[in-house]
Amino acid sequence: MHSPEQRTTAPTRRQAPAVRRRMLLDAARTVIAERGLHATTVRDVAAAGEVAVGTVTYHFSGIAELLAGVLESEMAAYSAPLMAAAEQSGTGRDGLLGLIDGLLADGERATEHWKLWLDFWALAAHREQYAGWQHQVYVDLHALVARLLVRGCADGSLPVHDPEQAAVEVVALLDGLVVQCYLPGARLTPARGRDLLRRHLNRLAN
Amino acid sequence: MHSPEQRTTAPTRRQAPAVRRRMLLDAARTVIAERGLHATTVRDVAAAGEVAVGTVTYHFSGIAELLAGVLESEMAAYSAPLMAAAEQSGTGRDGLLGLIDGLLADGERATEHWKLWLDFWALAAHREQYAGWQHQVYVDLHALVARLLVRGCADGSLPVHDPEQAAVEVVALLDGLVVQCYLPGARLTPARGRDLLRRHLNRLAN
Amino acid sequence: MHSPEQRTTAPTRRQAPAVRRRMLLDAARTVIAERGLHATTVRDVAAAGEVAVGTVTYHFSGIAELLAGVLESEMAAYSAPLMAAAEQSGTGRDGLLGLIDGLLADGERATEHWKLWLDFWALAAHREQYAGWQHQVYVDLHALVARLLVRGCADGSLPVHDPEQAAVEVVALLDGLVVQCYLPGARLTPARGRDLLRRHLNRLAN
Amino acid sequence: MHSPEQRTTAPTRRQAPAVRRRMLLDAARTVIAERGLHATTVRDVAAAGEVAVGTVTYHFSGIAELLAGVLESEMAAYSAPLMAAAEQSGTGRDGLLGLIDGLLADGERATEHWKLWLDFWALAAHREQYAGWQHQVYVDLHALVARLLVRGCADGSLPVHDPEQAAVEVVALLDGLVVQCYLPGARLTPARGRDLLRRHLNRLAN
DNA sequence: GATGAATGAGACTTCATTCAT
DNA sequence: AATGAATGAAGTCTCATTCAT
Repeated sequence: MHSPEQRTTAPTRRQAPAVRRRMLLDAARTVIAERGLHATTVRDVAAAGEVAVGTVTYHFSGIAELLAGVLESEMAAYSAPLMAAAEQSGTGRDGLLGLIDGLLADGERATEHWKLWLDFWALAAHREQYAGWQHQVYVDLHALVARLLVRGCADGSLPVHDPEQAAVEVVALLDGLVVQCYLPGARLTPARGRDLLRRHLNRLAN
Repeated sequence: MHSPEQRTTAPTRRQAPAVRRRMLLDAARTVIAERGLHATTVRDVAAAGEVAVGTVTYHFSGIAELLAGVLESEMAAYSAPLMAAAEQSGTGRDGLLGLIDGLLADGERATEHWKLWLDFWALAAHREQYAGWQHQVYVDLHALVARLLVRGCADGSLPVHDPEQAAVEVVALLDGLVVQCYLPGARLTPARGRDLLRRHLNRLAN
Repeated sequence: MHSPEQRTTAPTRRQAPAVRRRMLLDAARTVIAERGLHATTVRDVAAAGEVAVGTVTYHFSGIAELLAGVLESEMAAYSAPLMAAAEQSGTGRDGLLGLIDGLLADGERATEHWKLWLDFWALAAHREQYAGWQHQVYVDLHALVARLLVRGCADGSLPVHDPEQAAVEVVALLDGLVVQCYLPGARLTPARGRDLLRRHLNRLAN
Repeated sequence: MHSPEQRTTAPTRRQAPAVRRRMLLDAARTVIAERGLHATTVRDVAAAGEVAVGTVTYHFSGIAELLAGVLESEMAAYSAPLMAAAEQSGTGRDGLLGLIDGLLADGERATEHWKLWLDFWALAAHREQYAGWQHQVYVDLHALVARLLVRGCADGSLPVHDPEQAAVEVVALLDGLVVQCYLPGARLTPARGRDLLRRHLNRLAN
């Protein structure tokens, strides 16, 4: 016997909009990480968040806003703290190593993050609106790495020859290692990835 | 027991199935590169191929087979020749340089290839069936690069310390540079990417 | 990632799922009786039920569930009460006569029922899943008739020689008369059918 | 790898239209008996007949003519000879017994026949065009049985009271037994069915 | 006579969105 | 704030039919 709605319970406890939004973003994040951006439906999110569909569309203007919100909050929650910490590190080398350790972390959290990011990459490749935003993220990361390298030169912790070019390489290697560490059929552990990146840094700082 | 029907437009010139399949795969490739894998519909492909919707489903069992066919044929058309050429090169160094030049080529063709590949990445991250296939492609590429490095050691053209580890790095750098060279908001020209990779090779072969 | 959309007509009055399901099952029953099981489409049912197509698929997982639901509810509404009444009748003879009168009733209702049943027969002849169910209905009917005959022997109202065999005959005659009473080009009125069956019973109880 | 057509062989041996039609009707009969009237497609028939789809529509104006042709030829091949033989039998009783034995025969052939017939019943219940034809078949059968009974009265082999009414009963019982002998979940062997019908005849001729 | 690629109407199904409750 | 029944556009797929070869 088919039943239109799974939930037959009374309305969920009333929440302040900000709270409910946060809850739904988290629910959506889980669904996206599992099923992918394109396979995520409003109903999936509602089910994961244990609310009715109407509640999702009440708090978000549409699915686009919801998905974008997930991406935005993911960046804020994952990358931003790491970047802030790197910025405030003692030496350029410490900052860079911390950044690497944070980005290539162990655990499910990191895997989900990078799957999300991958979906976003693919989306940005075809949608103007996301491309600009993604570009900005890259520019920021690159600038940070370059800054850390310059600092590493200055404080002697990472005496590289050409910080600007080294930054390009570091970021590229980082992206490439993400693919090999977190995507299905991964051939590298994050630990191995961090190690490789550290060696690369040492090689740069001959 | 279906209702009859009448033709309203003249059918397109008849083609052998193999030919029509090829034409439709090309049409689909164009659509995917432009709109993305998930935004590609049977109708889009039919329009791009200048045939009726029914013609697409006549030649392909469904949209899944069509999309998989595009991926498959893209690999065969883009990567396979490059890999074969690398395999038959004079020295390990030549093979690797040729591979790099081919993969990080200039032109729209390369951009479309990598956009396709990126969509495929994202798909594989969530779909078991594609993940295995993608894994194989990676294993093959890695094995080839490793083989070329070993050969480069043997013939003295690329005397690296640890070919296996170097292969991991080269592939990672390659992937990371692809992101920066071909994806929207590209910050690197392919020429710059090739140059960086060549320098990296030289650095490995100290 | 789907495109938005706008409503063009006002939605039908909201109904509880159980109510709407019932309404749609009734609508579907009408359509099937008229056009046949195989010629019944979701659109037809939606139109008959005065709702949008989406409403049908909202309440039923698909057309298969809808059609099966019609059959199920038809059995529950038509046969079940008759069989229950027969079971509780005073004598075996009364029970059997009541069953006959109910099954070979006058009126459009009975005609629709048997047309539905005929479609179901034909379906069951080719589909495993329905065959088992139909078999059960037959086993139940046969068991009931046999029980009534045994009771008729015991209470003297229907002294038949071999109740088990007589049951087979009664059920067969019933089916055969249904064909002649209700199917197109009917050569018998239900009244005539009932009469024939009653005579047969009398002959059995010589 | 999907292939539009299974057959890749050279064209089938050229056949005279009448021959090819016959071959295709037989092929269609097999398919219908297996899958059912509504689930039978032109492609199925073409495959079963080992010809291309175009060949089917070349010899038949459409699927409707094909299906009708199967029904028609089935009647001619199955019922007609039995009815003719009954007509020419020595006594009324012999004719009727022969008819019963022929219609409730053992073997796959009879099962297929009655499944076909059942599909036809169901179709006729909803389509005017088939209803008339089916009616005729019934009228013919009834007339034959009545004639045999009258003959049986005259020659003393089957002294029934009311031949006309007895004919109705015999035909009804025949139909009802078909259901129980040949349809899925059959509860009776054809032998048992014949036996029951013979007993009924004896009972009529008290 | 035989073929089979091409066609497009129409069926089923999914799903973002609306809005009365 | 929360609900969920209702909607219909749009997608995939099936299949009888046509007709150039």
